[in-house]
Amino acid sequence: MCNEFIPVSQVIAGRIKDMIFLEKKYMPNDRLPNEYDLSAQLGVSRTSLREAIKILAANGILTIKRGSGTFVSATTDNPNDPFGIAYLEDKKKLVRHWFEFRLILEPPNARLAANNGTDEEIKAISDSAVRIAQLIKEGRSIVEEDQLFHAAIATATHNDVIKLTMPSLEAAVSDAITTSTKIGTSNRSQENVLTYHTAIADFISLRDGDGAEIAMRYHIQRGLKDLGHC
Amino acid sequence: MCNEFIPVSQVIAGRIKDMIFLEKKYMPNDRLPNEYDLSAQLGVSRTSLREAIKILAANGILTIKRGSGTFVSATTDNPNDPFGIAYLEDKKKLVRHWFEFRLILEPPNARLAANNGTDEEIKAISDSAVRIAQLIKEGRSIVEEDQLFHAAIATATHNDVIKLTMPSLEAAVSDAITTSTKIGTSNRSQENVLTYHTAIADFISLRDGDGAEIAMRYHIQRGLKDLGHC
DNA sequence: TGATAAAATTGGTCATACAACGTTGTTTTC
DNA sequence: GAAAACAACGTTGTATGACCAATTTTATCA
Repeated sequence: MCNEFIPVSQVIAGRIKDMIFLEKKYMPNDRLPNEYDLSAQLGVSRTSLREAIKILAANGILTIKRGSGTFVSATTDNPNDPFGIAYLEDKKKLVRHWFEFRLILEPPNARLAANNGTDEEIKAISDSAVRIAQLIKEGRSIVEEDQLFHAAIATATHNDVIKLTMPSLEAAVSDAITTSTKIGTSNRSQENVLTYHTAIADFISLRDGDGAEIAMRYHIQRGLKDLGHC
Repeated sequence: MCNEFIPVSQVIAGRIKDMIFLEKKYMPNDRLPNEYDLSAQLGVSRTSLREAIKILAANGILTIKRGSGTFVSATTDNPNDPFGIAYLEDKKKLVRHWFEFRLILEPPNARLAANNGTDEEIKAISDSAVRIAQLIKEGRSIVEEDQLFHAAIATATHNDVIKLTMPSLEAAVSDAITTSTKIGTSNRSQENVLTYHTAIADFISLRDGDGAEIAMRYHIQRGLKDLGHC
């Protein structure tokens, strides 16, 4: 059955979205017709049109300026791709940038984890390091567990922004990572992970912020080298 | 001056969001009062309330069922809030974490900008610093231009992950920033911005990575301190 | 020519009425 | 007595008209 009911406001929101992204009738920074004209043109009441506009404004597609008009936003960001990474073509470059970004952020993270983490959270980090060692011994993939290892550190920082950012970013870049590291799952990087993960986990367990920061820096620098881009 | 106009629909949307995530007055899957009662309770017209509801529904926070009622969404997956920050209770804590995060990331950013930025990009940074000084002189809000300043630096790093992360994160946290603290209204933080922005821009223009990094560190540390005074 | 004021334009809010849909309770029917 | 059909009620959806507030444009005057 096609019993699905779709409110006019939602239909109109879709129509306007199509006019912007499909028909390209209105380009970024263009001004839409005023609400009276546009509602008449679309054959709906001004009330319904306004609700549609509110929906699109909430999605960042439209920008409302009182007394001036309603405009197509300059930055048309996709809700499903908050970082806009889908539009980046050079994936190898993206992965390099991703490691550079982590090289800045993760060593201080390790220090924060050593300083702020609870005993439980730090135990989770150590456990993850042990599991990774086991996976390497079995010759299995460590990609998932490696992400969990770094996520556990992010949690132990007790900083909500870090905790929420890293996994989200990782998910956004994961496509680029997997496609570009298909070649590079060499023994060397396995060795890198095995060595430094245990070292990082130990330093954090000992509450040694300096050691954890340095170990993490070397770990990521090593990962950057293994990519073969440097 | 606080000449900024905020539509009632937007204010009401914030109020309802607070009732859900802060006061926990309505839990997931709970039904809100009907539009007549709720609009009377909030002291606004039903039209404005409906527009607020449309905004929240577009953000995935509310689910509307015609003939039945309006409910708090069960799904924890908010398309418009990829970081799930809306669920954090303590907004002040979030802002502090946001500054701590920037304290880690932005000083190296300033260094990268000094090293990698093109002359054009660096000129954009200087221009933004000049515009901010002008805005302060005129007593106007610098929030937008301040974001542009930091975005210009992120662009000059020539690191796509940084460039795409910072504005997106800033947008996600902006609600917490604006609601919990009035950044940019106190004279002390204005002074802070005026002093350090020009210093940072100058260091970057001189290609002095060390200076830029240190100036940025002091700038953000100062911002962190100013949070306690507002 | 430039500044000032009036007018037009445009989004914001409100009040009211009715329509469409879902739920719930009642009645009818077997 | 149980199931189906019906009716009443509550809720969201849509429409209309009026007026308010901010902005831009135009007209006016010195």
